[in-house]
Amino acid sequence: MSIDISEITPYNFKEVEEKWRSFWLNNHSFKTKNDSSKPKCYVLEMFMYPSGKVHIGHIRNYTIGDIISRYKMAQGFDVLHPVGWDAFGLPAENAALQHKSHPKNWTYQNIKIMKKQIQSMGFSYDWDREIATCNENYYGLQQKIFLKMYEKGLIYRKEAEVNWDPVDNCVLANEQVIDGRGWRSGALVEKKMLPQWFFKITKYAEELLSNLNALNEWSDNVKTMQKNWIGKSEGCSINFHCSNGDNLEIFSTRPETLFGATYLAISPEHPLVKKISKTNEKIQKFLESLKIGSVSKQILDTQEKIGIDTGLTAKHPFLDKQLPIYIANFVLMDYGTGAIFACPAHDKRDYDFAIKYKLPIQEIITPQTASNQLPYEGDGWIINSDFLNGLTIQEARNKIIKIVEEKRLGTKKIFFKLRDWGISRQRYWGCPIPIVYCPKCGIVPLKEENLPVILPKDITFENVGNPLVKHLKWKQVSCPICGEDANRETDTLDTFFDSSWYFLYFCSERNDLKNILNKQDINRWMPVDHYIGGIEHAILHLLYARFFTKALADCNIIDLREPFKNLFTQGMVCCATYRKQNGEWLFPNEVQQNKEGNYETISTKEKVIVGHLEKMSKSKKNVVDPDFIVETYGADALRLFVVSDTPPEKDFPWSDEGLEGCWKFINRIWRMFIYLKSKGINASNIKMDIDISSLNIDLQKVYKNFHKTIKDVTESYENKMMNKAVAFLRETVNNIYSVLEQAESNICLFSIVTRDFIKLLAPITPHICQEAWQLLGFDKLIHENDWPKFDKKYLTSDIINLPIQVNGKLRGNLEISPDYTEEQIFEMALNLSNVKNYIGMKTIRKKIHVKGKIVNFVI
RNA sequence: GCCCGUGUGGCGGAAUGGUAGACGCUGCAGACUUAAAAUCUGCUGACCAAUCGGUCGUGGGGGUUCAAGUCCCUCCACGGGCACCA
Repeated sequence: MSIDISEITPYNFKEVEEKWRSFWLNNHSFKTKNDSSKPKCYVLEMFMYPSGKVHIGHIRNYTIGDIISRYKMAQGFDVLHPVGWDAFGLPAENAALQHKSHPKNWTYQNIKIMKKQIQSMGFSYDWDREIATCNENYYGLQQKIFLKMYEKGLIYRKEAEVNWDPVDNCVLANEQVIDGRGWRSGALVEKKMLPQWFFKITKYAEELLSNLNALNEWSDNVKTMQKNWIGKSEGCSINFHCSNGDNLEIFSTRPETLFGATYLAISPEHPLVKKISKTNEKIQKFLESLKIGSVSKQILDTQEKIGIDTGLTAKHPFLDKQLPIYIANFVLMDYGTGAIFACPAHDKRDYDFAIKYKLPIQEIITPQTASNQLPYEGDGWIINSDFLNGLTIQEARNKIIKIVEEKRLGTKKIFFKLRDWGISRQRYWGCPIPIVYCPKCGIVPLKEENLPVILPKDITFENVGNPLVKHLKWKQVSCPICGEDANRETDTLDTFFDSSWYFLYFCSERNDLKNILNKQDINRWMPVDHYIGGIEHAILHLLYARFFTKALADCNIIDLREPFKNLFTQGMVCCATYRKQNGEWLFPNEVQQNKEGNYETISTKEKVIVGHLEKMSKSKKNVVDPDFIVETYGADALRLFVVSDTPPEKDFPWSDEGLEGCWKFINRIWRMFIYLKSKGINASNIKMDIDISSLNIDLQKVYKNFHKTIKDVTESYENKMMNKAVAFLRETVNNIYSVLEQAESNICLFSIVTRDFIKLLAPITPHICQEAWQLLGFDKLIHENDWPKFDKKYLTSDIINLPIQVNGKLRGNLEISPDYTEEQIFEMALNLSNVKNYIGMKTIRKKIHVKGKIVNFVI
């Protein structure tokens, strides 16, 4: 009975996807096995903020993770693939205010909606381990961790600056300050000092930096970003004697330029400035001028260097020379010692400042090449520098540090840009800090039996500020030490705190985590083998999580120091933008192309400007709704599309045609499966491996190519090059189609190829593959089956195509057996008419033969 | 300014130093159809050539090599991060 492939009923993706989605969920098909007889693989995508709707960028992120997870499952790994919600944070409070709802309700409502969207994609999550950080179990445990770290001295309290709204009388988050004004009151925001909690991340600066080298599965750009952020500089401090009798300590990474110093510069916030400004009106005026917001901002933007002479001088440590001391706006108090010596001949900033204030310039480095342009910042030899003369820069640096230390003028020093992490937030919707303030005992950490400190639900956002401050019933407690009346800390923790250890929580079953993290589980699963997320977290989240891991190790809670073995940062999903000439954004369906090929609005025929591809965003009206896509084309088509064509680390250009193409491909393989089934292709017809010599040449070729496909696709998954895996799989489908009419007479061969093809494709489009798997009578679930293996013997061929070049240019091809001798190959190659024509009467100077690769004649 | 990326057809992109453009999108043609859609099959870097074939071609210039998209030097453009960090 013949079946026409074009007559096959279209693939009913809705029915099939719904069937398997429910099956997987109801049967907990992806529940973590925790089978220690197998090697483990922890696949994690950065968890989601429950903002309200899933974005197509999430879909791409999670599809990449899911492909890895399913691929590893099929490879026989024991996979942990959890999912959760980064559920605390400011937007919930904003929404509460706007919609008169409660942050908790808003958050859980959003989680409910987004969970449904995520589940519609058929991701292989272990939903039994799902967690939201606003869950009491989670943040209760977090409070215990806080206390351990406090005990260990890793958390401390000090005064720090906050954004203060003087009208609403409350602290504002940075995102609530718009153009220097409070978002609600519109009042000019002030800086105010408040006591706050800090994390001693700087204690780990050196380790955070040096460990980066060992993270060889992280991309260089992320490592560089972290490196710059940590900002280590090595140098030397030098003490100067000030004319007022004070000692002034400066820091320099280039102490070898000391003999070129012509002035010193100190930060406007330097203690010395405070001291001398009391009696100096000019300096007071100068400092006032720096404080005026708009002016100082302008100076910052233009990088204009301004300063003022203090009238003080300092003695050069090696020369009989007094150097003037300036206050300069480009010297930062929170870096180094807040004071520098300036060498204008060899530093751009020092030079600009010296020119402006007519300060002397002393050259001390002679360039290696003829160039006398100042400032000179390149390599060279030291001159005019007494005992350093004639040395290279590096030699001079070593020597002067040695001498400075010998003469006790200063010491070798290392500074970091990294600052301690402020973790207090004057907010309701966060993890309460488990501390009380007792008038008698002072700062009192709570005891374990007092935990968890639960956020009170009965609060109101009608008043400004943090509602916890006004919730007296919650706030007032008795001191755990003396029993007197005390107050709770009303600040909550930064949400980055919540996300710094969630990957550890996932290692255990939820119900096992009442007490503290389970070391055994963590040792089983950590480090995360594949961590996938956006590049926007390259610095903060990833640095905090690395720090947290080290801190927990030092508290003896866990045994590892680096949490993420392989980090993968995927690109953004972008889409074309359209706007009217007045700048108003337009939806794609408001735009059409006219006869001349120009774009115009459909309604008013106004001219439309087609913009660049930009990250999808609501404001630019270039978003695509994942729900609509799943409805219209199915989850498999969407999954396939977001990893097709573009390498996952690059920005992905959304196009409706591309999506349509993926949908067609899904239908194409469906027709193939149905056609093959009708020809008797199924599990029971797989007898054994086939003797390919009995096949005709076309089938031999298809079979051999298929082994190559297994190799290529496997390597592509291994290297997260899903776009290549898709390309190879498409090629395979084309190959199978070309011999489809021979299926009936080669049932065993086609059964084997179809079986393995389904396995190879399943990580990307699991629903259709699972359905075909069942339809063709294979047992178990597709992800539980062994990954196909290729046979090396099929990768080599009896006949190869050998390109023949003359002077490196292709002039012909030989279709030959690779067993010929070099001499025979040269002879055959020279007999090719085209090659003959090229060489003509010329002498061959050299013959090159790379076995199986190429022949090249040099004439 | 400093650091890190990236430049390949109309487009997204392939290519252990060894046939540049796999695979897909778009476009063109053929088959099927009363017709259209869908589907199946071809072709699709530019220029020249009826054909065989040839010339050019991976941001620009130079170099190494029998052979360069790939390695080295240099310049240009774009994207990202940090930004007065002594």
